[in-house]
Amino acid sequence: MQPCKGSARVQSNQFVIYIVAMDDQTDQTRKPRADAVRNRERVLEAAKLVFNAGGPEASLEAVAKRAGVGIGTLYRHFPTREDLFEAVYRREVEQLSELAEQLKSAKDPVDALRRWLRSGVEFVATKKGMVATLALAVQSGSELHAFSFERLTKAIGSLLDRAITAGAMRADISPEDLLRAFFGMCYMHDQPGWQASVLRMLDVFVDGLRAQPAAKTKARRTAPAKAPVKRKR
Amino acid sequence: MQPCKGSARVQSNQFVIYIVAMDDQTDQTRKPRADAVRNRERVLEAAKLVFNAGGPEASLEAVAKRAGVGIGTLYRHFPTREDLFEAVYRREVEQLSELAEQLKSAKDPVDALRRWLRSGVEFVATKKGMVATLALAVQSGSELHAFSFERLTKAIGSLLDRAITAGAMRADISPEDLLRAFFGMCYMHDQPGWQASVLRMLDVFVDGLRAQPAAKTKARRTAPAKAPVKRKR
DNA sequence: GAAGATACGGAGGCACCCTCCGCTTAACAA
DNA sequence: TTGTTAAGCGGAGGGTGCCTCCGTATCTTC
Repeated sequence: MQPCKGSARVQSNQFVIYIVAMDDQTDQTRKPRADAVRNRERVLEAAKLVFNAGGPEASLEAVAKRAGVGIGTLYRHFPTREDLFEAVYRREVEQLSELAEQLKSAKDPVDALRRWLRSGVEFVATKKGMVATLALAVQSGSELHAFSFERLTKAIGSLLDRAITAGAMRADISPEDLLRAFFGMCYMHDQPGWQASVLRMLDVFVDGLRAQPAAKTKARRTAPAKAPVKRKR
Repeated sequence: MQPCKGSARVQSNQFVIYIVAMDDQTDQTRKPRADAVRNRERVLEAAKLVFNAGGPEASLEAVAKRAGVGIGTLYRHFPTREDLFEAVYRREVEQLSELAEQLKSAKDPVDALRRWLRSGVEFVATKKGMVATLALAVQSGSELHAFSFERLTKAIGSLLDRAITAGAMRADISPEDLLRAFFGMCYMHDQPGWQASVLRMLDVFVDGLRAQPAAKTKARRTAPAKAPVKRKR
């Protein structure tokens, strides 16, 4: 919303403001314009429709048109495509986050993780634009798009930690790693059978995450480096 | 190159019989123009540079400019961006394919698969545009871009089959599944530590692929559904 | 009701995609 | 060599999308 772009917002405090400058006073008290609030909501609504249907590449001008606002208005409220994604899918990210919270009470911690991942697949299946949020959370690094990244990392991290402390899962995988792998698998949606394929692959993956029973730990985890990899090329 | 596109061309001639015969004859013998051959090569060379550096999104007009040809010439030789990718990375795909062949003589079939996947990561790391080839092979379905898809599927399939028949790997995963998962993981490159992350995840994944020792086989592998061979396509 | 802050919209500049077509040029035959 | 002609060339041009900028309209406040 950013009602007052300048002024590093000192927050509702009359005294300091008065002292510092007149300018701040108006910034503090003036409430956001009604049309601005309305338009922002319209754009969000339109973006949800357009992104869910058309995926992350959808035209922003189409969004603006659908919302019945000018392209300039869209850009004022959401300066980048990413901002818009984050706003549109914030709720979904929160839902995933809450789901992780709930799953922490499940008996089997490994299965809890698996179920969380499966839910993630469903989200992506329903909302084609969701994958862009994942992409941004994962690809843009933690600084930008902090919200989604943090929430998702935390969600996956809590499930991971629980499984690790229970001794059910190997300890050398970070939540970020897992998030990236998950996102990567979801990314190749769009072919016919993608959903089933991803679910199969996730099962394989979760199986791989289980703590090795030491019986068949053969050559793995002896050397974290990559000794036997390349060969000439 | 398509040297004789038409040939339904009735044109210039007096007898019907003449048409067919003459037509075929000239089509057969006329050799491709030297400038066409030269330009095609130039475009390929430029595309390799541009794609390796700029990734799959790079501008085709930049490629044309770098090659010193008009944009029309580029499009004539490679009607779609995908065609260009395939031509540029054909050799790389072949190399990966051959590597799979070599790895079939390794002792441990599971490890062979792992090594192949790791080599794939290296290819992607070196050539940023390579990921586009993977994307096309995986995403566009088997009909188009048949070359890369077939080669890669075959390569991964042969390694997979060997491991499965050796009883070292679960049998309910298809080469296509695996290829997609692999590509997906590679797709999220571009952050700092992506390569290490992907290698870790691939290890996890391959571990998950190992045949379950029946001790902890919980709900998995209820329906193998597909013979150990590749099936379909 | 007036003033001033705030938001609106869309024109316009840029980049890229891809097609189309008049001109050029290489291959071949005579 | 020269003429013929298909094949190839290049780039203008039309389309789409991104994003910015600024004159105008509207809202809030007094």
